Amino acid sequence: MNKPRAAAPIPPGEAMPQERQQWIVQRLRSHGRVVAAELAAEFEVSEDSIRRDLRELAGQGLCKRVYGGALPLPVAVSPLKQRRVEHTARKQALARKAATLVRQGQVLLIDAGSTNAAIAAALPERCGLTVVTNAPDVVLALLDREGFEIQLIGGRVDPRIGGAVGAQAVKELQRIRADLCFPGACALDLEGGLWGFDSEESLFKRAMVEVSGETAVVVTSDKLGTVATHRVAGLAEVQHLVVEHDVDKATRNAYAARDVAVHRADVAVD
Amino acid sequence: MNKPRAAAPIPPGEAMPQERQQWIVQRLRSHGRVVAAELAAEFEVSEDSIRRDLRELAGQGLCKRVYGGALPLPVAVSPLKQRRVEHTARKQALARKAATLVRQGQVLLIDAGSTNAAIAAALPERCGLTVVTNAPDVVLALLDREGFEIQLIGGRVDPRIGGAVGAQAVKELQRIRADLCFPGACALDLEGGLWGFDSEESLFKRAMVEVSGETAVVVTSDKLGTVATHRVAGLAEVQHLVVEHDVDKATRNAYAARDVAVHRADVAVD
DNA sequence: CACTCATTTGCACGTTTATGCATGTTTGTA
DNA sequence: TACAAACATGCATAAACGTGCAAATGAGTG
Repeated sequence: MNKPRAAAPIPPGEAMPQERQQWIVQRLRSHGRVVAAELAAEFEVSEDSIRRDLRELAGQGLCKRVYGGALPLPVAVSPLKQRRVEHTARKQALARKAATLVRQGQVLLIDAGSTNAAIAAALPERCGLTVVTNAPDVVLALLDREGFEIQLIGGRVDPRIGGAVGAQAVKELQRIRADLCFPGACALDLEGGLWGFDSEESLFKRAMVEVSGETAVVVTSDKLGTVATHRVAGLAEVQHLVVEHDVDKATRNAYAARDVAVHRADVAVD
Repeated sequence: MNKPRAAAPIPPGEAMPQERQQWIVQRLRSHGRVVAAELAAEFEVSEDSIRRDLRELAGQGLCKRVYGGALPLPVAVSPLKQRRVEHTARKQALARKAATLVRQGQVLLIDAGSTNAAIAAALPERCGLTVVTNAPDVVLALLDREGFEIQLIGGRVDPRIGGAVGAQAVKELQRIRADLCFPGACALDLEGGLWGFDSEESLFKRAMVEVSGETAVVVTSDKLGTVATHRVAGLAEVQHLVVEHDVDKATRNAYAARDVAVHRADVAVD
């Protein structure tokens, strides 16, 4: 699989140590992770030097070292909306993996929800992406960044959901054709597929799936194997499943056996 | 590998120290880095001289010295993010005064902009208010609170404005009837009335005024008495004007003489 | 012209930094 | 539990660095 290669050009053959560290930080932002061996090859230095760089960057609080490379630290959030961000690190790890499903120039459909806001924040900049969403927090995650076409779906906003749902929102949605959609998952199981808690909400998610070429379900582990009240879509309509690192292989294989491409996120760092 | 040699001409063999430093700065901008050894070869001086130059430039804050050469120091932050945290205390004082214009059970129309987000945050809870807005940050300011009916206006989001504008947004807006609207003001003067910077933005504000029973203009002092490029509405269509505490009485009376109710905010406390 | 003063430059010296390799240890996975 | 990959650490080397000093240059002055 090719790297999207966002804004960052190719690192030059000869790079000064500090310059190299800048490149690493940039790559952390655009790719969500770095692998020591890859960096060593690209900069044409030994892995020892790369490790030294990562150690220094981690000391400055610019990344978190992990076995094999490094990950970006969870970005600081404003204290006002801190309540809404639980499990930030885990969701960012999920989001980074989900962002790798995206291709240049695609039209994305992103649902409301904190996990989906994290996905929006993890999307590569300047790739000609169009993001259609009913969620204000998804828009805000994109506003500070560059190179996105943003289309907002209007309608009555349900405060429990944090986005527009209802008849008007569905009607607006049906004028859209998207390449890939991320319907927020309330629950997911092998037999029933994707579920939602609320009637209006589920109808909106259902519409999302219908107007999208592909559907990617991104779930935290606590939602796997559970059911809810309103059915959204069967597994046959789901092409991608992004799960956390701690999901066991048996579960992953079970979904893979139903023709769902399972993507496993990296370990989360706090 | 050949040097791209972008805009900068070839450094001549004989160059005065200051001249040399200018070239170095130019090269920093175009190449993003300079290597001491390369510079020494091109200017045909010793690396010691180049190092002296770099030391001086770094002292003037024109570059950052690194082992092997120098790098340009990072500049600029996102203008929108910056705008959002400017003059918070003053805007809160304005917003509190603006919130006193609201009556129970009204339908409010709130534009995008940091001042308007502050107004939303200052609205009284549980008064049966309906808030219609095209701005995600206004919605977020209301989501954590209770007793609001929120209606989101969709459409293409302009990142500079931070809200939906354009034909679709205007069309959605025209299905609404509001009691009071708060169009974000880019400029306000006695003759021309209310102005906006952008064409699409101004058309949307214009539509806001047309579907609202009353219009309230809330402005920070720096926008008073100035004009912009696109006209939104004349003073005859503006019923309320909320200004900061430091606006002089003559100005307030001038607006009052044109049948605009002028409301003066309390002093801001930082 | 002789002299001074300021500036710039290159060189020699000792110091700091970056790097790769060898060592033994830790970590993730089967 | 076993094993390989990734890791930390110490060490040697080479490059880059800072500092002090002397030579060269040029402008101003008696």
